[in-house]
Amino acid sequence: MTRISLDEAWTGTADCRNCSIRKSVMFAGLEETDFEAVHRPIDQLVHAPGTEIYGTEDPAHSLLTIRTGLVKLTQYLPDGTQRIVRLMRATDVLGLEALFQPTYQHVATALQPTEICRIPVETVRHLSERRPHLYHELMARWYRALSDADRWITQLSTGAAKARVARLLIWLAELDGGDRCQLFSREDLGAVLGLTTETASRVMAELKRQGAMTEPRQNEFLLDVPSLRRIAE
Amino acid sequence: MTRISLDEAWTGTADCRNCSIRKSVMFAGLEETDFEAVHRPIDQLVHAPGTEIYGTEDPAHSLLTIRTGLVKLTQYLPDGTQRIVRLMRATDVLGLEALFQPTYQHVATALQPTEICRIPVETVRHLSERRPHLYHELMARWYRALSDADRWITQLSTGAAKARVARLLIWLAELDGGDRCQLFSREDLGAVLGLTTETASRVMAELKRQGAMTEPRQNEFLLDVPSLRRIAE
DNA sequence: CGCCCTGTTGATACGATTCAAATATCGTGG
DNA sequence: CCACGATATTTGAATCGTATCAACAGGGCG
Repeated sequence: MTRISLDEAWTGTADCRNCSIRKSVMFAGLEETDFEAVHRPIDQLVHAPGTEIYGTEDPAHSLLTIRTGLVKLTQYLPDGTQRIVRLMRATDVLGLEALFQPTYQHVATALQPTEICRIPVETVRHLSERRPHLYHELMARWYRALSDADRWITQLSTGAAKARVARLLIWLAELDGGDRCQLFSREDLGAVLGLTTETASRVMAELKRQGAMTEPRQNEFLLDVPSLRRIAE
Repeated sequence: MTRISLDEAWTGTADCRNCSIRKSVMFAGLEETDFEAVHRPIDQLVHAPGTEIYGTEDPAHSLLTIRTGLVKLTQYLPDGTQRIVRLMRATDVLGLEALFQPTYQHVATALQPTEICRIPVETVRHLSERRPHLYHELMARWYRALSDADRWITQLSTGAAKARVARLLIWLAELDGGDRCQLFSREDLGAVLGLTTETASRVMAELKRQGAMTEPRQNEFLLDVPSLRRIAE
């Protein structure tokens, strides 16, 4: 906490009208005049990797749209083991549960430098009265989250460790639209797949040895997708 | 296919105005006059245990509300292993994805005798134009489904087999509001928890031996919740 | 330069899967 | 109502995979 940049930095009030990713975010389809109904400001924030964006005790006053970056959602078991239940990226919406309950359900932590817009729940409610279409946008987010959760269960929580890692790599590469992806710590890798850090590490080493992927640069993985698909079963 | 009851039986057209569970289902909050906007009939169906309600190839024309019974949603991996990703019961809505895509995402199968109402997507769309509040109801269903999915990941797909079984038993008992629950086949038990049939069977036997639960009647389990909580970690 | 954190690797123990066989249960037809 | 066959469940023994505990290597940061 001594040096330069804050862990969480406020970077201004969003100008939604001119948002660069507006077409893909929740407010797509709103008219110019609708923004007049937004009275409380929509803040823009930047979170450094490792920073907590919100925790399970925090009052859920806002929905958060990710502009850039990568965020993990973590849930804890009574005994302290943690499990990452979702990874979220640009245009995803964090904290949808704010529409239904007073606190968040996960711990949200930035894994990469992450820019977000913070939208007060009341603003969303207010806007959606004027524009029922916004409900459709919101539901689309729920839908996406649920599809991801299902995939998480079938693909990332089922079968042998090696197969799970392979499926995760393929998934991440898909999202980046190709055959390369970045990764996070081995600990997080384990927490995503329900494995120990050591097993995650061993499997990664083994996949490299098999030639199913290479790491041309530090934390930049080039996948041999067909091989990985075979391993993924 | 020789004797009495059909596997899937049409039991009439629903009279939503006088629905016995109307307060808890999706159409809560609609006015008498709203039902005039319902032109296509809302069918009522009964499914026998083991019957498929819909499959992944079926055109997703309808949302389905469960009136009574128990339904499993299954997803398959390329190699044929199946994983049950959700269990759904009275007042839950099946096939919400029909609002967004042309086919269903799961195979839905009745585990107990199950009564459902089949509501055409277009009816839902039509009604929600008149009553934006219906969107809120729908979102509440998405929310519930997503919370369940998260719990599925952290509690039923993480940790030792014994702990998972214990957590599932506690969950089922919670839903029935007490310390007793019914179960399904050992195979399905395994598919819920990501275990083999044999392991599921062994764990159940072991839990009985430990006295963490008893089976006073065939497929009726009486839980020692504190013991199970200890085992669940 | 040395410390701390992350990742890697090794040895061992434990737990789950696998394959196989025996037993119990259910539905069906005699 | 009972007997039969099909299906589900239980149990056993051997194998395989993952967790655990421990030690060590490398990189980044003070």
